[in-house]
Amino acid sequence: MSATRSPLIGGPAATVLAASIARRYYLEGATKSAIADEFGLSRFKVARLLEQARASGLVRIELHYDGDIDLDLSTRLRDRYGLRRCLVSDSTATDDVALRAGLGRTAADLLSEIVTATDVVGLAWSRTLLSMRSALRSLAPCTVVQLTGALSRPGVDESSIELVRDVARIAGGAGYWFYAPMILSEPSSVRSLLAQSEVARAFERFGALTVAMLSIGAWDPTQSTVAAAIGEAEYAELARLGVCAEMGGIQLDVDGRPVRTPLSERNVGIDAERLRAVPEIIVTAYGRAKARAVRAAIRGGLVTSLVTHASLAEELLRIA
Amino acid sequence: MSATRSPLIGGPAATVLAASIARRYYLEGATKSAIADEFGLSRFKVARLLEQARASGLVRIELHYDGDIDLDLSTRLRDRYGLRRCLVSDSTATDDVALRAGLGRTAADLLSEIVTATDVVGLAWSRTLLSMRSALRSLAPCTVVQLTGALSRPGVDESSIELVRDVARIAGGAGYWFYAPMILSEPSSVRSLLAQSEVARAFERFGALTVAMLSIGAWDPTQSTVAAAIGEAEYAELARLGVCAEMGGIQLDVDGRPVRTPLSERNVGIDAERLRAVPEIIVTAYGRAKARAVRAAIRGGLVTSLVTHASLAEELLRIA
DNA sequence: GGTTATGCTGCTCAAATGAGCGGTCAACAT
DNA sequence: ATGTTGACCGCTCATTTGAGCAGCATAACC
Repeated sequence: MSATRSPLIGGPAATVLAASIARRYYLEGATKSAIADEFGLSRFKVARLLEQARASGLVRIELHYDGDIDLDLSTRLRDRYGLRRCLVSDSTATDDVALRAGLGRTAADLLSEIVTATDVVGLAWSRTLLSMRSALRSLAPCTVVQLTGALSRPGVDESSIELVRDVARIAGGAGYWFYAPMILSEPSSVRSLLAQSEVARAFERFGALTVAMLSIGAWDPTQSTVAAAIGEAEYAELARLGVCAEMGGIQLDVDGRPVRTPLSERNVGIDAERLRAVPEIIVTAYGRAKARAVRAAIRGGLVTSLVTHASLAEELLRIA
Repeated sequence: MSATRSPLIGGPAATVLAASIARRYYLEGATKSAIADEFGLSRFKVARLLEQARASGLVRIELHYDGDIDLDLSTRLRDRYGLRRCLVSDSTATDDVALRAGLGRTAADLLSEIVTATDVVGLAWSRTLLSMRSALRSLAPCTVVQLTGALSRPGVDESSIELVRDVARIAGGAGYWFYAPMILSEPSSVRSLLAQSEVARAFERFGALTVAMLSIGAWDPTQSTVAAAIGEAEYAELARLGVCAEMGGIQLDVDGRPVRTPLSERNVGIDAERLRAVPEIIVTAYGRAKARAVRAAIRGGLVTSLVTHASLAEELLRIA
């Protein structure tokens, strides 16, 4: 009963006829009416033969793409989470450096693609964005703004602090950057830092941002760069308060709501409210373990476009 | 400058968008308008993206067929020679028995496909048609008529004479057959044979034929079954008169015109005029060497459908 | 032998589609 | 500044296409 895949439709002559018509229609772009005239058939007959040709598998339409993006995962993830855009690298690398390099390249391509000269682009500090900078070849002459202080650790290249300056140079537009750590020891230090002209000039631009680019971290002491900066005790305390994810110095609970903590007072960077107001928020994340953190950020409305890799994407679909 | 095969159209985001749209359109059958609404685009934009997707190779449409018919050769040969139908078996067999078996199967499928109960089917004598009979599984209850006498040789199965009777049995329709050789030694013998009721009853049907099935032979003493029947001397004499092909006892020159010869008077079978009047003339031929003979028969209007194999088809295209 | 299914064919009409046109915007050269 | 150019976008209108329907033939079944 079920004709699963029987290429021979009715007989050899019918098959040859169907193939000829399919060639004229699909490959040579002839209209059905023209084909009907050529073969002495009604255009309805032609339409039916074409339907049969597709149903029988004689005409095969497939999406073929051999870049480094998994189109299927990208689409499914985008639709499942209601994102505007989603780019899933099909990298199977397991080491963080290679993953960051892949995501950085994809993020760079995305930025080049969507940014115009009228955009104001904000960049948080993250090692993935440092990879992005390395892969960035050209960018419309937009304005580039630093969103957060830096989280340097011993062993990280000193020049990494130059992220915003370098991107602004590549773009050929104005850049607003400053030299400051992301986390200070005292709230008062933050206040005095914000009084500095360099920092203040950057912060003043936050309201004008049209694109923001950040990375997501899980609130997991073995994974986080932040944990190293604040110490395990405070880190664990925040986890008890429900912190699940971290993004540009903002702590989020499992539903993406920003968690106000003592740490918030010592953080140098954009706040959740002003970030959420940015029309296009591009977020990178890698590592299957960050799935819940990413889901939290999306729930909180802090992600419009996601750049990630296959295994994390699959985990996100699993827990969606 | 020349983007030969760059799947990445404008950037990763554009590629994902194009892929999503292509999937909705080509794979899920959504209309362009519906897609435009879903993605917040105009339907023109959708149309352009789909065009780009096809041009860039992201959407690939191919005709895939894994039967034993070469669809491409079939179509090209049909179009080049203006045939109604053409079936080219992709058999690469070199021995005649295997070639005949393949063509016989294809011819049987074709006959089953196109014959209805109202048809009157004429069958000439040929070893390919004997293979056809062996492969024939079912046939509408048509009338079957013998078109020619038989050309038996020592070593050929005696039961081969039963061709028309067997096909009529498979069809479950009326059959008009007779036992007679194709070539007699004297014209007078032909006249007395035609007076026989069995033979006369078959010949009376020739005007009602709707389908005729024959095979083509080259006029080449090393190839022809006829040569064995009439002797090399007369055979060579006819070659000097311009005979190039043979088909159901009819000799044709290089342009397919019937050549009247002394042999014509001694031949038992349908004549060229009445054969040409048959609306559907299915012809089988195998062996690259018969290309010119086949071309002659087509030129003479004595072929509406051709059943052959790849190497002969290629040769026919070469000399077309 | 009549009568009901069944399938195939081509028609109508509304929806979908493609070609071409003018409008808008940005970049660039006067 | 200002005109020019080119690219992009969405509209209109003629054409193409698809869904459903009636006619007709054949097949199947009392």
